[in-house]
Amino acid sequence: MAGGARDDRSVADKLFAIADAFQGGDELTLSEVAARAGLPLSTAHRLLAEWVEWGGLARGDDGRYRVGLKLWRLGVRQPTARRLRAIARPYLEDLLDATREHVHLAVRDGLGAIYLERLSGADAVPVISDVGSRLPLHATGVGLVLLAYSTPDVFDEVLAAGPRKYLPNTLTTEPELRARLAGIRATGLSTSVEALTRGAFSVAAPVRDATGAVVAAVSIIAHVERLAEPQFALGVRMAARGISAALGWRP
Amino acid sequence: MAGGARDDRSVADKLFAIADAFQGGDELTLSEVAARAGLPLSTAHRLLAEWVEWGGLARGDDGRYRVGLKLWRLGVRQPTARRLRAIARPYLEDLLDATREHVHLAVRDGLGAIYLERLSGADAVPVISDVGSRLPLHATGVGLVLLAYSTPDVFDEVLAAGPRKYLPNTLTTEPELRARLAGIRATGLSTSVEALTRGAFSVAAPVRDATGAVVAAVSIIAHVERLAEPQFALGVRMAARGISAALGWRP
DNA sequence: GGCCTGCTTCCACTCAGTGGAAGGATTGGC
DNA sequence: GCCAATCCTTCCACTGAGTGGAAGCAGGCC
Repeated sequence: MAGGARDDRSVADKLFAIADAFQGGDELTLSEVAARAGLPLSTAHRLLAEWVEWGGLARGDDGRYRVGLKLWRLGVRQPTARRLRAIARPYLEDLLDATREHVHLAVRDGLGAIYLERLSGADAVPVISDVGSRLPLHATGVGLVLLAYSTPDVFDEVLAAGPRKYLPNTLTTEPELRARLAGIRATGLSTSVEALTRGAFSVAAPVRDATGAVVAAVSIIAHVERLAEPQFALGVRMAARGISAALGWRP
Repeated sequence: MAGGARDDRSVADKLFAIADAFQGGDELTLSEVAARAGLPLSTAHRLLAEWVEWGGLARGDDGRYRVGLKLWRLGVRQPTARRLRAIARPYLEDLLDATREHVHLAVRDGLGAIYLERLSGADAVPVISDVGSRLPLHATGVGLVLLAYSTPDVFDEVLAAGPRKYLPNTLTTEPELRARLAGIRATGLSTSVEALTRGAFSVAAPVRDATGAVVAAVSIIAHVERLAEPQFALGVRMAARGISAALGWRP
């Protein structure tokens, strides 16, 4: 239209698009933020100034922007993350001591698994899961557990979204996913080998709340050479049970 | 003006005022958010819907709003908090083991101390500091340490802001603050008795980065009856030194 | 059933927000 | 040291996004 191509997003959507640019945790220049948010430079500049003035973002001496302490302070007030992390911490530390690999706690958020906690041994296999990251349900151990205990419409949405095959072992078809989820429900445990990370396997188990609903999942991710070691399955199961008990679950 | 009293804040400011309403971590009704943000109901309703659509806030079945996982995920990407917390954790846990009281890590943010971490013993004295909370510099152990090593203009701003005397022992005048800060710089340690919390004393020490700049402070807060016990000062000093060394500081 | 409280939706009104362009600042190469 | 390239800052003519009071709806309580 006259005067230029006017973005039809609301001011709020533009502000949130800017925030989304920082989801990866990077420090970004003005141009990088504008590009990631799909905004003209001057619009990005003005809206970034608003974020900085509030404290949600900070701008360094080098001109680059980063997430500010205000967002950190708000984030730590998130009730689900706060409560689950606090309750789970001792169990996850025990599991770390027992395995010296990666230990995770995750919750479902739509079609993704959000990693609330990751504790890692010094020599753990390199993984892409990180605290705060969001990975697809179908391609992660915790995700498959969360999916196994969610409603059928979530399962349908995962299928409708066209699950991506990251590695040859990534499950993507309805029959193989159904079979796997049924197996998880039968055994209370998920074991995946090289579903998302080469050289790694994972074992995951559900965490229940006082009502018995599955509200999170615990997993370890370890070097695939250690697949036969029995303490992983036992440890994950025990940790998940402990956290569930602490949440009020009574089997 | 015609049509009603129109708020002169920008859309961004109104959105951030809504976010500020959740700083305490509460779950709030629409009316509560509107009141805290100083917004008409219909404006608050619309803008809250934008926050919820993005995922920064969530609305429960009971209609109440809370901080959403999106903000938690962004918050954990905050580089300063993330790095300091990760590096400090083992030292703070050692300090907790040694003292069984409250252990804190805080950074300065303007005229406030932001608590990045708090680990607490089961019988620790009740305190108001909490992870994510922001308390005045002059009235906290960590705050006095952070103030002692900041620039003169910060000190002037604290005085100009009219520091509040929470308890009889809270330092508020320039002479007493100057003397205390000089003592901290001389000894590298801050000891406060009942400055903000009845029945409690605190010991705090500075954390330095590779350049020697003070970037955080560690403290314990304990029952005032234990004031004479020597392990508090030693432990805080050692923990702060350890964290500083891990940050690259070389004395 | 009526009243009270809180929430949702509507819409006439208005100025906040827009983004291209110009100019400034910084950096790197020659 | 100069010039070019790149990025950032600021301006402003233009326009439709955002506003909030009021009416209606929903739920709870007496």
